[in-house]
Amino acid sequence: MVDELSDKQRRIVRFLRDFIDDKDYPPSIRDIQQGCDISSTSVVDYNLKRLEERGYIRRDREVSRAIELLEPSGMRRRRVRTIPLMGKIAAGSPIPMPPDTLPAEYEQIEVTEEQTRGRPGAFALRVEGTSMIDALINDGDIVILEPTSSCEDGEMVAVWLRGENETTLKKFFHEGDRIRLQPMNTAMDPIYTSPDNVEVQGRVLASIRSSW
Amino acid sequence: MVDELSDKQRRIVRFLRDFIDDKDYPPSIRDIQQGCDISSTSVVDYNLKRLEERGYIRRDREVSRAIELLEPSGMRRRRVRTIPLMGKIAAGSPIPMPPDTLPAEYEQIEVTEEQTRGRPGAFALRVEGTSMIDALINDGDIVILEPTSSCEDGEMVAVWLRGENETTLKKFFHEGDRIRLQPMNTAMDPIYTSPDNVEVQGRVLASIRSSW
DNA sequence: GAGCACCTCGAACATATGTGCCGTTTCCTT
DNA sequence: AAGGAAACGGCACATATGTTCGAGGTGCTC
Repeated sequence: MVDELSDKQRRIVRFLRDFIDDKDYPPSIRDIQQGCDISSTSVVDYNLKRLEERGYIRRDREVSRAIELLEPSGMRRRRVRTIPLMGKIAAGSPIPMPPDTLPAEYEQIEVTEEQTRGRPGAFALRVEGTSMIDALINDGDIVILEPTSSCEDGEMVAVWLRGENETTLKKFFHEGDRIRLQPMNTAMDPIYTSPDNVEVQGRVLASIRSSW
Repeated sequence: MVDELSDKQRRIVRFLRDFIDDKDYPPSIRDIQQGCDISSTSVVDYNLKRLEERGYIRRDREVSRAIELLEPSGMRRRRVRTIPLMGKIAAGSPIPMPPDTLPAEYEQIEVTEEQTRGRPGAFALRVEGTSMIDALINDGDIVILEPTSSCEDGEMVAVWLRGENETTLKKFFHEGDRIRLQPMNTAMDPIYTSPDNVEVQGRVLASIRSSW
């Protein structure tokens, strides 16, 4: 009784998930009523209140369809963020940085807050090539970055090489008065260049496997 | 004019994204009106119609808050599915299979349809150990599987070893009258066992990097 | 059986919310 | 400057939708 849901409540939770997955917006109480074969809206309301008490959902009162599906106890549903997929890296063109970002200009992908680490302005790039294979990032995968123009030694960053006019994903090291850009692929050699030639564009926060 | 959005429309798209990210349900027309400093609901409606014409959103008529955010042209927003994270693999207990799955019993994670490959019943497991490191799957990562009780040689599957009473993630091969379970880690040796001892539980569809 | 917690009904109500109408303004073309 | 399409404003209307409430069940304990 403490943490058991009634059969009806299970059905509601399942219906909520399916409905939201399908339509991208939550159902109204009457949608639930029909979808779960419930006789009265007040019964739906009653059970929604129980579900809210137990932390399965969250509702905004007086607002239609304002049902947010959570998960019980500590296992909170992961918050999803939408960030722009701003192009490819290791391609020959610099990445336009967030200040220039226009909404709806890029494909948007959804990632968990865990992946963006809550950083504002996070964006994504699709990786071309296998230079990061030792970091478990393969050709076609997506990396999530936060915009930055500076970084510490050893951080994995996207840098624009002015001279070569290309953007690349490497580990960054100061080496005397030069910069060493280290691929995470033992089969590849590091790039040595001068600080003038490199412009740090973003720090890698996470990666998403999409190649398979 | 063919594909340019007005400033107001950009603001609306951005507002939609922010609102949905924040609340998990879409805004009403009047929410948009306020959030974007628009003078009249009909102006919002007007611009939503333009956005719908251009494929930025999809609306269900007469239904409140029924705005679904798409992406322009070919770059359709990825559909998100919610699947249960049913435990850890390489842990000592078998995985309860989907028939037993009760809604709201497990943590749910959101993945793209691309990752589930549209397979029904897909579920997720958290990987423990580095036996799949050569497949770019590390300790702590999540794998997405489809339930199955049989598989082809060379497929990556979750198998339950009856004798050992444990579940493990391996590549599967028939080898004469025995089964070879091959870790994707050159430092580890394959397991040879009899067909009686293995029960295939799921085929790996994709993986999610979550360790970092 | 009384008491009580939990659940169900059905209907009415209040308001949240999408839509239509029509005149006005803005902006561009000729 | 004239004309027209595109965009805006304001308002009222219809309905979609959450909420309430009293009455009625059910199942349990004492």
